[in-house]
Amino acid sequence: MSKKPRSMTIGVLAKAAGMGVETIRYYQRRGLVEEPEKPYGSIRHYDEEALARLHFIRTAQWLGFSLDEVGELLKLQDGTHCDEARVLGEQKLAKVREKISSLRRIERTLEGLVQACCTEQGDVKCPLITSLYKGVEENTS
Amino acid sequence: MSKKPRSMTIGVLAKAAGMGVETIRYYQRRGLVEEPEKPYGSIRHYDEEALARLHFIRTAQWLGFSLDEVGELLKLQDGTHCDEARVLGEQKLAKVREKISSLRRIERTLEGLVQACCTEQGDVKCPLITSLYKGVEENTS
DNA sequence: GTTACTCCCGTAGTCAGGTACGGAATCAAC
DNA sequence: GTTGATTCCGTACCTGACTACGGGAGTAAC
Repeated sequence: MSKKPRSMTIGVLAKAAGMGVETIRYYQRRGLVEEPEKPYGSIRHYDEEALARLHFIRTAQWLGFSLDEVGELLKLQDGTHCDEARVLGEQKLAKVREKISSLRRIERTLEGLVQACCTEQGDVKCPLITSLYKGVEENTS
Repeated sequence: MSKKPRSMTIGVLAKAAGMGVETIRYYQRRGLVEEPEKPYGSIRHYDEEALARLHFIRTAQWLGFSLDEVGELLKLQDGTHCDEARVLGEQKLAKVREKISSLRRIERTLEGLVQACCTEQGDVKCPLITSLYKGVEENTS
């Protein structure tokens, strides 16, 4: 076990995880990370395990999981529910792909509008603005 | 002028624009659409112009503009500031492209994790979960 | 002429994911 | 042994885009 459980205060932990102290407390309130026991008349101490958990949360968030979903993932922590984890991953992947194709549609539209603005032929009206007024494609959001 | 300024109540306008009455009032409070004069002891009436404005807002929003930005665009309404409109469009386009490439990175990562879960070889641990713990790529968000 | 729906208007609440504040306790340095 | 930074804890505030509520006034249908 190369795990050195050197104990950190919450401030040190926060710095190590690259987030604010308040954020960690917020995660504690949400039940995402546990609050260690507080020694009588002293201060709480955190170990590498806590840090790993914060990394977990940040990574999962980066992948698009909400904090509620991160909570679901954390329930599968022991690693024996691979199927369930895979399903959650697949669902998120599907959402990400939806989002991408929606954004691509937006990209094409915006591209067209900007183009029209560039090739303006001494028109009275700005094509971008008038297109917004006339409506432009508003399909599956 | 094929514009029939048939007057609508706010409820009819809302239905025509596919949004709630409260949303329109909210836009009024934000200064995005103007509130017509109220005839003494009567009710406000809205015309096609108001409807066009709501379409404008919805379309711009769909393209990724925030309501504040929609406000900026609306200032360019007379269509004589094509350059400024184009710049706003280009900036938004850049943001959309950033977002797309960020999501593509996420897509690839998630794909890999789900794959790993599928080809699990009787492992003890779920690769998706353990990858989240170990951190996975967390680069340019 | 009464019932039932809208309108009007101001204020307040919602969601997510934090961030800030304030006052008491504790810790680290000199 | 005092100063100055942290921790602790609860509660309140923030952004963005709405959404809901309440009570009085106006309107429409029968």
